[in-house]
Amino acid sequence: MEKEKIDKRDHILDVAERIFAEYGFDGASTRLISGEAGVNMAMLNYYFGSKEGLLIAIFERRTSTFHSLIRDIGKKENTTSWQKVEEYVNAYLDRVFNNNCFQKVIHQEMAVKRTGELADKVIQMIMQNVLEFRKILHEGIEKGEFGKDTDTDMVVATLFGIKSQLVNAPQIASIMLGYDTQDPQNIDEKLKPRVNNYLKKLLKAYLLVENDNEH
Amino acid sequence: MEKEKIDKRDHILDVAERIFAEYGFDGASTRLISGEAGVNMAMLNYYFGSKEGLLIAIFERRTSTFHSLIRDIGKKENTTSWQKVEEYVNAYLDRVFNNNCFQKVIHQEMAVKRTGELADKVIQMIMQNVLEFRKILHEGIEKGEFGKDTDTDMVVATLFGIKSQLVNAPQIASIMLGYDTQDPQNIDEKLKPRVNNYLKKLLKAYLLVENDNEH
DNA sequence: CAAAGTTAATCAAACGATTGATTAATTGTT
DNA sequence: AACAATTAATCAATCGTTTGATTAACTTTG
Repeated sequence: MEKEKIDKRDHILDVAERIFAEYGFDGASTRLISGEAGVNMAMLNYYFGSKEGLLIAIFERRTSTFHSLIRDIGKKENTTSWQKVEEYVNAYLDRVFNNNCFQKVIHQEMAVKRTGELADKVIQMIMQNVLEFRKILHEGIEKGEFGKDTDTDMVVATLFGIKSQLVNAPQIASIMLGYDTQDPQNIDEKLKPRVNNYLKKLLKAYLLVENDNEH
Repeated sequence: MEKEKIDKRDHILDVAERIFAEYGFDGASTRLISGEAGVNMAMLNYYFGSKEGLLIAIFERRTSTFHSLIRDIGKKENTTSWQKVEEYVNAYLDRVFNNNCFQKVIHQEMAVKRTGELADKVIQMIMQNVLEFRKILHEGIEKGEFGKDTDTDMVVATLFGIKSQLVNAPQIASIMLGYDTQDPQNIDEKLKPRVNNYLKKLLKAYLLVENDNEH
C-alpha cells in the first residue's frame, strides 16, 4: 500500500508482458491479464484500444529506451574490433537478461505468422541489432583482426541463438544447468557471468584464429 | 487424384503440423486445420480425441523414428571424439532441417507454460538429445582431446540455439542470409552446407584449442 | 466561495463472434 | 446386417470488445 503510486498504465504493461511471455499472445486472455493486474477488463481497451494495441504498447515501451544503448559502442575509436565485440556482448546480455519476459514475447511473435505493423516493427528492431553487430565484425575483418573467411551472419545467429535457447526454453536450460534460470538471483550471480565467459572464449577462438585455418 | 491413397490420418497430421508451426497451437483453430486438410471438423476429434490429442499424435509420430538415429553415433569405437561431434552435428542438422515444421512446433511449445503429459514428453525428448551430445563432449574431455575447461552445457546450447534461431525465426534468418530460408531447395543447397561448415569451424576452434587458453 | 459544467477513470453487464467439442443422421465398406 | 467413416448441425464455453452508468477530480462560471 506504499508503492502503489506507480502509473497504472505501466503496471498493466508489466503484468501483460509477463502473461504474454508465459502463455503466448493467443494463449493469454484479456480476462487473465486484467485479473492479474487487478483492473477492470474494459481498462485494457480504454488504455490500449485492443489486445494487439496492448502488445504494441509493450513493444514500444521497451524500444523507446533501446536505440541509444547500442549505437554508442560501434562508434568508439581507440578500441580494437575484438574489444568492441566484447562490449557489445556485454551490453546485449545485460539487456536481454534484464528484460526476460519481453525477450520471450518478441521471440514468440517472430515464430508465428502475423501481418500488420507490429510484425514489421519487430523485424525492424531486431535487424537494427543485427546490423550493428555485423558492422563491428566486418570492420574487424577489414582491419585484418578477424579471419577473412569469418561467417559474420552465422556469428550473429550464434549470439542470438544462444540467448533464445536460454531465455525462451527456460525449462530445458534449468535442467541442463542445474538451477532455476528464471530466478533473478541465479541470473545475475550464475547465468550471466557464465554465458559471458563462455561467449567470449567461443568467439575469441573462432574470430581471432591465427589465419591458418584456410581450406 | 492419384496419390490420395496415403493415409488420411497421416495427411491430417501433416497439415496440422504445418498449421501449428505457422500460427502456434493456440493461434490455430481446428476449423482452419480441418479446412486446409479438406476433412470435416469432427474428423479431428474422431481420430485424435481432442485438439491436444492431435498435437500429441504429431509429436509421437516424429519421435517414433527418432530414437534409433541418435543412439548409434556415440557408441562407435574407432573414432575420435571430434569425429563423433562432426557426425552428431551432421545427423542433427539433417533431422532438424528436414522436419522444419515440427521443430517450430516443439520450440513454441517449450516457450509457453503448459501442464500435462505432453510438456513432460517434449522435455524428455529434448533432454535425451542433450545428454547424448553432452556424453560425446565429456568423453572428449576425459581423453584429453578437448580442453578441460570446456563448458559442455553451453556448447549444447550453442548448437540448439543456432538451430532455433534459423528455424524458428525464419523471417530474420531470410533477411540476414539474403534468401528464403524456408524454401526446401535453398535449405538443401545453401543453408545446410553453410551451417554445417560454420558449426564445425566454430566448434573446432573452441574445443580443439591448444590447451594454452588457461587462466 | 459555491454552483454548474467538463473531463478522465472505472465499473458491472452484456454483446456478437469464435472456440473446441458433441450429437445424431447418413454414407461407405465388408 | 454390422461396423467404420463421414457429415451437417448444434452445443456450451470462452473469446475480445462494447456499452451505459457511476465516480472522482478538475474547470469554468456567476
